[in-house]
Amino acid sequence: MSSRQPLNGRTPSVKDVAAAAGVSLGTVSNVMNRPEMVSAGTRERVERAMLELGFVRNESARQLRAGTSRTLAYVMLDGTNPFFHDVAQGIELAAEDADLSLFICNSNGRTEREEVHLDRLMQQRVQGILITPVHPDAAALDEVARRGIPIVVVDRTPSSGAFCSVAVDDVLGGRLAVEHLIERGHTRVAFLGGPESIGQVCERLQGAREIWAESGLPADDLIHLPTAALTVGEGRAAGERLAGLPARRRPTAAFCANDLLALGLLQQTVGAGQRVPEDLAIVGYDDIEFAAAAAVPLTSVRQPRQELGRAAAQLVLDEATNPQHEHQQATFIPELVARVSTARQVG
Amino acid sequence: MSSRQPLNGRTPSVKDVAAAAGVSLGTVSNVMNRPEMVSAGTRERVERAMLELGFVRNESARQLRAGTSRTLAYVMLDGTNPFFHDVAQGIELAAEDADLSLFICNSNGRTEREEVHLDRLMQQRVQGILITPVHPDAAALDEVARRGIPIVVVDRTPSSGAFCSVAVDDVLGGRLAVEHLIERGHTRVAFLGGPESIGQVCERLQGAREIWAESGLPADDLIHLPTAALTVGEGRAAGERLAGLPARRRPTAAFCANDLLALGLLQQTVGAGQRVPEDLAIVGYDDIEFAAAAAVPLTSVRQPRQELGRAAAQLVLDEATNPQHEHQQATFIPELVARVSTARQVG
DNA sequence: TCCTCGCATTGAAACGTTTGAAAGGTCATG
DNA sequence: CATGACCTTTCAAACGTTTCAATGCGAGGA
Repeated sequence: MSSRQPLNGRTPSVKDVAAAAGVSLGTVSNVMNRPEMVSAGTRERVERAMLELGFVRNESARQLRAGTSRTLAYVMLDGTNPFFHDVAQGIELAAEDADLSLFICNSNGRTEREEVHLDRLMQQRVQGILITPVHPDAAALDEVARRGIPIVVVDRTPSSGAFCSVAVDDVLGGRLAVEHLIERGHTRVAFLGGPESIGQVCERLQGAREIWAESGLPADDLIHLPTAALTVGEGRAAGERLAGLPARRRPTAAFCANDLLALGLLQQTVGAGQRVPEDLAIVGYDDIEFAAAAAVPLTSVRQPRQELGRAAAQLVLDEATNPQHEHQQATFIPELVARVSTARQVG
Repeated sequence: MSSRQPLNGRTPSVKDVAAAAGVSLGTVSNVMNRPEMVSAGTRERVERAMLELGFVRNESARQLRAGTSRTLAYVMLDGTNPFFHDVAQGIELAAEDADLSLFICNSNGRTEREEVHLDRLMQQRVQGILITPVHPDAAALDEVARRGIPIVVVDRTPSSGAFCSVAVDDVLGGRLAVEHLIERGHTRVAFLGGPESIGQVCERLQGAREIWAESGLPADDLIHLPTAALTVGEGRAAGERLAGLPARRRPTAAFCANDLLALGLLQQTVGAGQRVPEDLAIVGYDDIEFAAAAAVPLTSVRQPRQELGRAAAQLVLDEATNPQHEHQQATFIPELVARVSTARQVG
């Protein structure tokens, strides 16, 4: 299909293409970067030469000279949580529109990996960094910003205004979830979530408490069951503690700080022979794909995950290209998706 | 903490560090790359200068000159399937050991995105590419190999031996699943899976048929229910078809080509008021985290996902560094994990 | 004192691109 | 015929590193 010359092992460069097409090296570059200033005939000749030699532009050289990279990066917090992949998907779409590559890294909740990744990304001179950090106020983030690299914090709200962030209103999310349960007639509700070092957990709990108080229900009847992490296993463990409560203190509904907890709780509850929602109604948070697909489809608070990613990407691009960019904290509105796990009791 | 000079906006280069430390530019490079040939005093002086200026090595320049990059890439097939993230995790660990960065891309099952990604990665001159391709025999893969870039196909087996691959023995997996069901006394079993263009699906079915025949059961009693994709939704749909079969033809167990299908089937079955495993036993494939966490914990065929990723990374590194590398097709052994969804009936 | 050896440092040439100034060439105009 | 305007193409200087041959230097041996 192509008569490729070996060039004694080297991969072909613009110089080789130029020689093959009988033009200067600058013209080859023009064909790639400013084709409108090259005559049709020359352009075609050069393009054919590229094809025949199997030329692939050396991005390092391009970037070194041009001073600008064509990649964005997302440092995600937890690769095992589907939530972050939907966010990544949104970022990817925005990146695709802007004709940029997306470099996905995973810190796995370890500050140390996060720092390694940030360092590498700075070395790569990426156009911008999106990150869901282990700690929203980590010094490493300021370091990146200080170097002038656009950075946007995703799904967390840093206390300083040193960079942009996008997040979802978690207090509102908590209100929506518990309002829904109150409306369904529940008057004893458990909140599952922890550790409290995670801002989201606190805010969702805060929202829950607000609406609870506003509805005139006694504070003691909203029970906080702390968990050590937001995982399926912790959800199961919390379910056991719940089942162990004396009947008069046992809640009729649970609001979980995320869907993984909710799925664990659901599993434990059904496994113990209780029915959902008759014996225990459950609300999750995030509305991951598996929430709808659970054996009892899960009511959950949906966050606009893709939109979150997309907005973050747009902010980072604005910071990269717009000289009068101003940092902003974007907030999205969550939405309750009611399913069987909180279905209204008939009769 | 550091008295950083602005250098009128430029980010500092080795040259600046050299000036600040009062040494030549070559010495600075030596401090970074061959510290043993720099005297302790000089080294310390240079390191202090780096810190003070906030020097960050320009990776493009390094790579251009050195001709070697420090990154591996994984092009994953489907970001919504947790299976691939576990594979990615394994790759990441191996990359970490080799002190390389991992660049994760997602083709989302689209050939066109896959090609864009491969092209970009070749431009970046990554050290090697790991990929779970949309089609294991895509021309784009040969193109990469022809350019001399190490490439390893993950979880698929290409028919040509033009590159390495790692996969799991899917025929064996199919045998294990169905053997388990036969042992549990089932004599009418459904196989859910499709489309047949996916090699895995065919091989798992083949394994199922082999053991079925070897056990002397009539071929007609192993029923193939084709699905259009390996998703939760398709699993639900197949469940409805299953429920619609006349009682005498209805199987007592189902073997699903992956866990997403199995979860969908489980959901549909339980939702329709049937019990698992009493009315229908279910075996999935992949043993993703959500399998164990389902309302009825799912029996599944576990693939050594992390190990798969790790092995693939090692192969690609071998090809990149070992001159007498030979392509090989590594095969891993799957393992059945029995859970409640196929529990033995009491009495 | 002169030579040699070994070590630490320097200098300059690459790596493959982009870019803007300069140089050809063609053509219409004065 | 000379001039200038325009369009296309060439030229050469960057970009920030790494690398390796060359240099300088102090010590040890003759």
